Amino acid sequence: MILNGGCDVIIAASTASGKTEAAFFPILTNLAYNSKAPSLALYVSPLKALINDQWRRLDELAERLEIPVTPWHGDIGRAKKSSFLKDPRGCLLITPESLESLLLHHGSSLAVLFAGLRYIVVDELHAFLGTERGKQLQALLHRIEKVLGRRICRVGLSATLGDMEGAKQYLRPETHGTVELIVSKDGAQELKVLVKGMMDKPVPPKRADSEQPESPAKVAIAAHMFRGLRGSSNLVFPNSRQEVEYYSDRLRRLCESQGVPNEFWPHHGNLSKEIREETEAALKQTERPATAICTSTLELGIDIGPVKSIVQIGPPPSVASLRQRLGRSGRRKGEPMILRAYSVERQISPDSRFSDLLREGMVQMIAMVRLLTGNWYEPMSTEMLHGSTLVQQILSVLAQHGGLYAQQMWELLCGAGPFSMVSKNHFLQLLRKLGEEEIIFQDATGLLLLAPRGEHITEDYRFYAAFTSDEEFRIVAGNRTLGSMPVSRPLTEGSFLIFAGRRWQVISVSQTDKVIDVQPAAAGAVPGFDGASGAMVHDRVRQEMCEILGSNWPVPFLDETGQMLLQEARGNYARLGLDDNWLLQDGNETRIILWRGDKVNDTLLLMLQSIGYKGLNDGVSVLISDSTVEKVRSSLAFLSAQKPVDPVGLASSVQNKVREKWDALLPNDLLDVNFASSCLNVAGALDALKVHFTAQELRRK
DNA sequence: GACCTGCTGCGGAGTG
Repeated sequence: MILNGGCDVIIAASTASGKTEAAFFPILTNLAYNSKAPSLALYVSPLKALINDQWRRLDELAERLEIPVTPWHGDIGRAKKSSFLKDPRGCLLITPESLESLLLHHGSSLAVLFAGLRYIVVDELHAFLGTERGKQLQALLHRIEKVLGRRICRVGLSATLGDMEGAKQYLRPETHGTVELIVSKDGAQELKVLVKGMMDKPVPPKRADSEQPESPAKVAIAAHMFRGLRGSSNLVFPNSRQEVEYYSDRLRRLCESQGVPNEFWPHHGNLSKEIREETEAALKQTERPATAICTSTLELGIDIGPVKSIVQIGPPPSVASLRQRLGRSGRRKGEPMILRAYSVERQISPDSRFSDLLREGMVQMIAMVRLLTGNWYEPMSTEMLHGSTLVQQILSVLAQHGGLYAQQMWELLCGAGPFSMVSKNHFLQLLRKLGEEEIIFQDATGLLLLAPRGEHITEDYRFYAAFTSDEEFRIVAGNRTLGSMPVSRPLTEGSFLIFAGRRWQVISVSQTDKVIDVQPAAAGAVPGFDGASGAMVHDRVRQEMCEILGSNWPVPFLDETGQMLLQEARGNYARLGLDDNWLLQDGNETRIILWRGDKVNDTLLLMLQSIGYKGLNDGVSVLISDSTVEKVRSSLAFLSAQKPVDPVGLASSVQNKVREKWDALLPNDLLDVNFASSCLNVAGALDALKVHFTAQELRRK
């Protein structure tokens, strides 16, 4: 299939199971047999580290066939890049951002440069689905084919995730039905799960000073991990960089106080490359056991060798990500995958929160484990418009071609291209807006060109990435860079912090160089990092949670405390009558409990806000202030009886819709369509209301 | 109330 290069293929298999070899044996064979004409294969990866890993492996394979392999990303020197440009053949391993710059700077010679192109391999395909960066890559592949005037065989490599239809749709949008799927039959691997419930104090009263007393549950979790994980290699996922720092520091100090060598290493996106590589090396070597406390940085396919177990503290962001994390354990033949999970729950008190009464975190964890064992994963939305990336691609094709007519550009990017959701009218509005902003202009013949401001934007190296990043301070100890902190989180001279799992005091802060100098210290405080808005829970997860609470199913993978907590949550569910009631009076507020995901909850809240209510999405429930159940019920009945709300109209009532890099350049109408396409689910909200109203009527009869 | 990713061309100094 791959050998003759005739069609598009997705190869789905677990990490390090030889996906790369499965794709590259036939590709290298094809390139070797066609050695007379210069032939080329492109490999695109989301990570520089992965390109370096693959280069080491492929170069060895290809050397005997005399096929050159060229790595190309920001850390690669000029010599390798210019020798590829002189003789463009073999395998080019590249990131989407470097590919963007290649198209932008070598646009006029691209047809010559890629004349021999036969294959495009996209690694870690699932990492691109539903993101701005993924839309950018899709546009780049489309632009390459347009320049060459022929289809190139696309090969997607992915972990065995559930949503293969979404992956096919992404890889070849026009004819996704013809994409071949090769799923490895590893056989069902044994999975061992234990979820431990951990009791914490009740909700702490709000205090003027921000110093919170240490959580007894976290102290207990650290002590339990110290006993259980030492002597083997494991990955611990506590869901935030702040928690990574807390547990790394605590576990390292436990090792020191017991007089044993440290086995616990931190890993997250704000740590320097040097520190991260130290942790990766500790995991890779087999002499001494090592456990990494990490964020999703260790979720993708960087080679770290097999680990014994995965530890999850609190529910994971999604079922798909839990599956990806588990794929790191039990990689040796005959060994099971092991998940140890902790769920921190507060003691119930008179002012306990609704989510504590239902043990939301623990029940969500149980729901996600059940969905995982049922082989369900969140599907990836391919309906998002990604208007920000459309702006980037307009500027990039203008820089690549020098100038284009509006009609040509429409056909290239929208029409049957990657932004087919954008109407001609909206596209013209966008071009006008970019004209008003003096980013582009039209000459006398109607040709569109970059204006000085547009040239300035496309000449800056930050243009190549589809996503933004904050300005940051570098944190330096002596002559060693430990990592970085966002500028919006300033640290003052003399303050203490925990960073890279150790304790430091700030010696000096340089505003001009954006450097913070630190020295070792005995005290320390866990720093806050800037976070975006929280994880979006999917409809299916909330529905599973409702079923768990409303039933008496045994949950065998819970420990004793967990069983007690579950019983308590089921008791509260029954006491509140939640199998019948979906509206609850809570003081002078009303709770709406639809058992749907966050997108539906957010949409419902916006619908109520549009008719004058105030409230917030509280997770399991939507909380409406200054209202009664009767009032909210009749308003919801009104909303669902009406002609269905127009999602774009609903979006127009939202204040802050600028979320991605170039959103601020979208004209209002297009910004509304863009927001509705990625943040709203009106049909889902109306469906949820219908289900609850109908059930209620049936019960009355 | 989360996480992550990536980045050019050119001039000039230094070296063989």
